[in-house]
Amino acid sequence: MVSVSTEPVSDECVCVDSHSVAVASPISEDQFAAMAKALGHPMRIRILRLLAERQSCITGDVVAELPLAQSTVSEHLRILRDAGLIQGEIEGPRTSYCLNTSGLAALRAAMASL
Amino acid sequence: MVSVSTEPVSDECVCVDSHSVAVASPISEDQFAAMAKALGHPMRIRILRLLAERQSCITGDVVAELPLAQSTVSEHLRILRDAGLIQGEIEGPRTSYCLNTSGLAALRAAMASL
DNA sequence: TCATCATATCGTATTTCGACGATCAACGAT
DNA sequence: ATCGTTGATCGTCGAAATACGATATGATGA
Repeated sequence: MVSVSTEPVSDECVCVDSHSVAVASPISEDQFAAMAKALGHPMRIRILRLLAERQSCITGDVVAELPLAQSTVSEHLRILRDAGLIQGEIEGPRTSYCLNTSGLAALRAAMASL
Repeated sequence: MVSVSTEPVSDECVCVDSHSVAVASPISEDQFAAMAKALGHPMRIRILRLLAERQSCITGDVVAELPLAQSTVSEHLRILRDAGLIQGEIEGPRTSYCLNTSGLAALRAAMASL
């Protein structure tokens, strides 16, 4: 259980970068490793950069940009989503993906603690 | 080609954290992925934290801290070194490892660009 | 309703990872 | 010169990752 105190948050890491201002909740070593692992593939880096350039993409947009089969791209998107690096939202017959800014902030905060 | 102007660097990412101030040289997507992949294992995270706490460790110190065989730890250290996240220096019969601050800075810079 | 489009999932083959014990190489001390 | 210590490398095994085509799902439109 995580208790939520009524005091103002004073000891938490506040990350201020060019993209967002976020309070990153600390993550465990295993979560940190899982996120880094998800990041550890060139095609998944490209997917993240693509989502950073455009605000959001549907699966087909990502497939069109990468030299991979549709099923492979779908799997990479699942891995990124499971790791908390992106978010997927079903929009009718499509799925729209965008960066998960809080997940990315948590990862950056963990990186900074090394 | 990246032209190096004579103006003061104004568009480069300068990372200021509690550990260091560094201008990170940009890395390729493949290098980024390789570094993240190396980071993507809980035991390797623990090794990095260990090296962050102490200034440096010899292989045996790391072996003593982890529930792994000596050969396995040596392999993890090799992976981290190949990825540019740590540095190893041979000191007589031992090898002393420490964090590679420029590699870590480059990784943080790449993370920030997402 | 039926066909179509967009995605996710399944089954599978290949490759890579992670772990171990055993061995090899290098250095220091006796 | 030989021995013990330290750590890297080799060989091997099972597990996991990566890729693909084929198929299932589910919403939209004719």
